Amino acid sequence: MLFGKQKPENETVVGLITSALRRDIAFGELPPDKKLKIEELRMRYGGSGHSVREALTLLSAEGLVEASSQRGFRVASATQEDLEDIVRLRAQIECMALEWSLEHGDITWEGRVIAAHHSLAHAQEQVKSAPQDRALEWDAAARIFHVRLIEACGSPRLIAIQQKLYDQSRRFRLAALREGVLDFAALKVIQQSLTDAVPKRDVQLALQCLRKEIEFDLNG
Amino acid sequence: MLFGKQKPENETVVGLITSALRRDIAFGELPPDKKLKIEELRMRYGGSGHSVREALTLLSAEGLVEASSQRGFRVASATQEDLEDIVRLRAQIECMALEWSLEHGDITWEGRVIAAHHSLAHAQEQVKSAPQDRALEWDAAARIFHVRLIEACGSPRLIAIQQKLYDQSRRFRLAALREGVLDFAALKVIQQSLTDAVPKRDVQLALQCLRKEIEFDLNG
DNA sequence: GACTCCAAAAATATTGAATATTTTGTGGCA
DNA sequence: TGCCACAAAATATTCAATATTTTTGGAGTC
Repeated sequence: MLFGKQKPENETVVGLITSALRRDIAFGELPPDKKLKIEELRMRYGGSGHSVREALTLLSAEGLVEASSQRGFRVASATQEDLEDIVRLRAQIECMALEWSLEHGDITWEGRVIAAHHSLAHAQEQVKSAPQDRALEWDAAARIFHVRLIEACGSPRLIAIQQKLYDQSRRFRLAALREGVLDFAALKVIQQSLTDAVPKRDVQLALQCLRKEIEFDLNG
Repeated sequence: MLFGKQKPENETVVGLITSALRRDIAFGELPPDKKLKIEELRMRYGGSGHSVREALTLLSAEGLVEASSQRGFRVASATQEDLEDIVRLRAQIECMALEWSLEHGDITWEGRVIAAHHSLAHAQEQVKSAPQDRALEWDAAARIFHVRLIEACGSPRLIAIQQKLYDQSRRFRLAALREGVLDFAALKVIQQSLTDAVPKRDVQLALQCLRKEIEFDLNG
């Protein structure tokens, strides 16, 4: 169980296109509500029409793309309302998962959380000075940190749900990064407290910190 | 907002195949772990290889089908472990949604819940005597009842999550029906209490009943 | 008898071109 | 302006063919 088989999406053409699309949507290169025409995407990512179409189908199930019958696909819209919905849900669901993780996680899990936090702290230091260049690493590190926090919850379906919600929230966070409205100092403090609470198994503190950290996406 | 546009899946070929597959998986005609070969499915449901494939992709995102890279698709397995995971998650998530519904739902929502319960009670009376013939109606009524309960929660994403989890749980409930191990009398009482609690806005009672009702799937 | 290695067979993944259907855009006409 | 018909664009679907990958069934070896 140490090396859980996480299927690498990069093996198949459809998987490659899906990953590329997910990234480009998250980083705003494909802005919200943009029409996604199969032909254009073929030019951009390669692959056949069918492969592109299947990737879009997949992403629409993840909520990153909206599919309207007979009228093709478009990038999911990203209104303030969407953001609030996502943040509210993430707060609830991720806290639930963290609570279960704190119940079931063993000592090696604590280690993985601390390691992930270490990487995240490092990446966050760097992204402060060079937002454009380091965004990718920071985003990846943050993602892994959140995955680690909940990966011991024991529910594969809960992990999958968190993953999807997280992917929906990335866009907003990365947009905030571009606009330079992120309070890195405060973020750092919260993440540190959160990580410290894990080995102490301080459920109350951990949940409170995680909720705050997630609600950082609401700007301010 | 009265008539929320729920896209009818039956418009497109892919949608038709998806619906048919979902139904056949739920009702056990395609048993857990069964290999799903494109060719066979084409013979059974019609449509081209691509349409079938896309339907399978969609269902794998819903958790009803498992896709392994380069090795095709199979019906998702349905172990006791799976059942427990699904029930546990549904209890948490559906209760959360119901709580929010009780906060935001207006008088017309209460009406829709009561109406759905009325239909469900009727279908449940009938399915008791003719499990095989009335399973479809009963299943549909139960589904609508649960949708109604949470539809006022105000979070489209939460509704989508519940839907997917519910679809994953249907298989187990319908299997229990076939085996005749369902305690309809107890179920009826709980559903009645649950419905009664809605207009009273008795959150505690409602959540407690809903949790019990969901945990009925654990057999016993 | 159990095992490894290899080629044939089966299944899956991917693509291209062609057709059908639907939506969208445009101009005439009342 | 509002409406209808028709053309153009986009999408949905299918068929047929090729490329990859996995599985299968021995042949030979220890």
